[in-house]
Amino acid sequence: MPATTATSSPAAAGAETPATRPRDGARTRRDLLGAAATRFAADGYAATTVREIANDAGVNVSLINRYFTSKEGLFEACLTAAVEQLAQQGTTGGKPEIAALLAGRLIGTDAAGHEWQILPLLLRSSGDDHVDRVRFGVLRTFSEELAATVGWQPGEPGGDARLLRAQVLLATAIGVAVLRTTSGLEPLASADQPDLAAVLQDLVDVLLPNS
Amino acid sequence: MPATTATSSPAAAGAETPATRPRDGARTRRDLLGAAATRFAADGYAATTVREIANDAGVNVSLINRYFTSKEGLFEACLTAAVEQLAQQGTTGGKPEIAALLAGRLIGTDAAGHEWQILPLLLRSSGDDHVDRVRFGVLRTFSEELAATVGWQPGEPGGDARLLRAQVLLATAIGVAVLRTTSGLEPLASADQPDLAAVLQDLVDVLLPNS
DNA sequence: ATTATCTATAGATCTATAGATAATGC
DNA sequence: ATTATCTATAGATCTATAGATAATGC
Repeated sequence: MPATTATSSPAAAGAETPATRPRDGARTRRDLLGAAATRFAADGYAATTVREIANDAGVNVSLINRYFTSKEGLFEACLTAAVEQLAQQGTTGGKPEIAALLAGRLIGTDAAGHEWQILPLLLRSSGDDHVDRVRFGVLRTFSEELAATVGWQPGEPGGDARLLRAQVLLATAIGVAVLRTTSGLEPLASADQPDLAAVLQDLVDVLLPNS
Repeated sequence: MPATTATSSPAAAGAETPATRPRDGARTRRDLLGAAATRFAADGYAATTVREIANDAGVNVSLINRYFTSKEGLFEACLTAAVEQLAQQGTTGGKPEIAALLAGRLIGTDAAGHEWQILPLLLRSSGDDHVDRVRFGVLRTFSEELAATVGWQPGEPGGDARLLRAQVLLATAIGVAVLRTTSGLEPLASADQPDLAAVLQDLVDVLLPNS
């Protein structure tokens, strides 16, 4: 039932057979990445078929293998693309903004209109060892950055307790993101950014205590 | 890679062909339920095959259809069995015990030695409408029971904010449970019951405020 | 000439079922 | 006689690839 709408493509209107899509490799790659991230985040790796992704993107299935080698390659590309986007747009900022920032990413589209699927993606395992190592690395980095905003440092004595709390905060954000998109549980599913930010602010105060 | 060990069966030792399993319908049903709950909780619905479940349980595949009609029927049986177990063993108790209780269930095996897989199961969608409605009902009931421990009542004016917080607490528990089992993120993955309970206690104080 | 797109299909699953086999209970 | 277990297989996917077609760029 999820959006059959293509990420942006010409949409193969109503008439004639669409024949062949305009030749644009870069755009095809982008469209596939966008459609794949949305599907993988919403339905998980195993439940998503490459044919669904290709249809969403308005692209022939075989192009997935051309541009990403395999389904696993496409999943890994989704992860790394999300990480790059994360790095570019300022990872966490400072502690004061974390709650609002996480809340924005839970919405799926943040204040600047960018799509965020990294949180639910981080919960999705592909079953492939290499890909899951990449996923693990992102989780670790992300949680360490959260802890670092309140002065945590690697190897710091007694630092595990602080890192644990940062990881629980990350787990909360991920859990909320997935429940919102896969369960329709109200009022959680429809809560807006300010409502979520208010709750998350209290959690940040408890889970990222100032040293 | 998950446990190839059968939930409890005779284990088809080393010698001869195991021939036929001793005739015991009730036990076969139990073994299948146990193996299925573990697999579904760990890997998700789509990534789990009925053959894996049958192997884990030490049972012939076709018996899944005999006792549960279909893979979806088995998944639904896992959900309802987990709910019954929840109802029997005291759902939430009072607010003071909630943190310790949730922490116990995150461990997988609680103080009494019972296996708990309800939390990760609640995140897993089967894609079937009927089954997902059951799952949704469990999520709603569970979050309402959490909110009720601090006096929330259905329809109460302004009660949505309280229910929202209870649902965020549930999302946290689910997120932690899944991250622990699917990512190996440390120190979260190896944290013991007291460590988790300490963090959850602070969250309960914030997310379930006394009226 | 290069290369993006598409067609057709091989090969590998995976679920569900029809029906055979054999153990239990009356 | 009943019914739990097992064998064999049909039918439906799903991923990946070989190779044809056709648009772009020099």
